[in-house]
Amino acid sequence: MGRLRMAIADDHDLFRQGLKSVLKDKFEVVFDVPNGLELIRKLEDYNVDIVLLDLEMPGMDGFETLNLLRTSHPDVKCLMLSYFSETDFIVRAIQLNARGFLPKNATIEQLEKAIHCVSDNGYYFDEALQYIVPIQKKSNYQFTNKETAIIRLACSGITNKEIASKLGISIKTVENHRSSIFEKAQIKNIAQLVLIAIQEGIVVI
Amino acid sequence: MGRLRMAIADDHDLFRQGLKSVLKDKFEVVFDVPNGLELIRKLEDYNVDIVLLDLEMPGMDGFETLNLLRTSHPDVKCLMLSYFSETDFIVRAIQLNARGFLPKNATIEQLEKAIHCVSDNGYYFDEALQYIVPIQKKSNYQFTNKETAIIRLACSGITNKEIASKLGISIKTVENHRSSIFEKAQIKNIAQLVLIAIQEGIVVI
DNA sequence: AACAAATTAAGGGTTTACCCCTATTTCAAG
DNA sequence: CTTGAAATAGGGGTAAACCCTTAATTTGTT
Repeated sequence: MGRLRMAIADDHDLFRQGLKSVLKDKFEVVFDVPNGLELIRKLEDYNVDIVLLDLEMPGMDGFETLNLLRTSHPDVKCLMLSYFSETDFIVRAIQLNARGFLPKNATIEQLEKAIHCVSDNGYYFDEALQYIVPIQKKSNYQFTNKETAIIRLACSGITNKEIASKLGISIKTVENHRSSIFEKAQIKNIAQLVLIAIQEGIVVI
Repeated sequence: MGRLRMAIADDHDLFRQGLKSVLKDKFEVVFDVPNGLELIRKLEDYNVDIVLLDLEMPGMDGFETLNLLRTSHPDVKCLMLSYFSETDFIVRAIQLNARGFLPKNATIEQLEKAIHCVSDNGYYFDEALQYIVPIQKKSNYQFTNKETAIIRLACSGITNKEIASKLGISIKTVENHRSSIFEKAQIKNIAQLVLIAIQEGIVVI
């Protein structure tokens, strides 16, 4: 198999160049860019396997970039780099489909390990965070597929009528599903549903 | 322009009195209180620009106080003081709309600098954290204080009737505010409002 | 003092959300 | 082959949300 094709997105020139020279022996660094916009633009022209993506960037930060990449290049695996290891950050990155998270004070060995983990279609997160990932998966509520679909649509702010037309079912059916949803989640209205859907990772913002 | 109007909330009498005497030459210390409850009560009667808020207080701590202030007095700028500089603390404080964070072993010069930074509608955080703050990007919408309060309550899932009763105003007034909110945000219903409120950092989950 | 913005409130209207209920079909698991 | 969950749909109702208009009062700023 050929060498892994990498891209680097980081606003700090020194760090980016250093990273590039460290990696160039073992991987093929296809390109490096100082921000998320450039990254997305270059991904149109170049094929890469893994992106090393800085979380803290001016303008469009790592989160925004991740979010856009989910739709524009869902096959590209993102390994996030950050000065901080705040749980919040990491959870958010996971929600946005990051494949790994590495603090910037990590060693070269850790970085290489992380890259290989991610490459094998897997994930790489800090040991201390291993237990977070399953938490994200198992929801506190067992919603059916239809219910989940309706939750997503309802949380986008469209009416039951529009949901019904979009799914090709009756308004009454939508209302029934929603009743089940509310009962399962023990809530009473859409505002609360949006909050829960976000917490459960059903809806990502 | 007149002198900055300050308030101090700290449970340690000595520290509070010392702070007051240090500040009284350059700022107008409107009042000082030993806890968060007293702070909120006094803010009903007095107008202040900046509150120096201790994080570690018995009963209602700085975080809780911050959270309540977001709804009751969102215009009051809070400069947090703490014995500890844990990143967790600072990030949480930022999420709760604190305008600055200062360890209690800071110098008078640093405090004055922090107060002036905060006063100029800005923020003051440790150098290491400067670049985190932009993540809390300033709101894309100019909501008034009342509007912000109503957004928070509406997003918690309570009805307009309940909001009205909680704020001691008419349902019609609440509806009017909501109309203005929807117009400003160019949205049509509560589901979208919850999403925007979270994105804008008005609501924290 | 004059003006703009914010806050307050109400009247009167339509639409949607939300909550009961019953009932059929489908489909997978025991 | 039966049992139960899921998905479908409707009837009928109340409460709430949402939208429009007008208007007085308060508040802050030139």
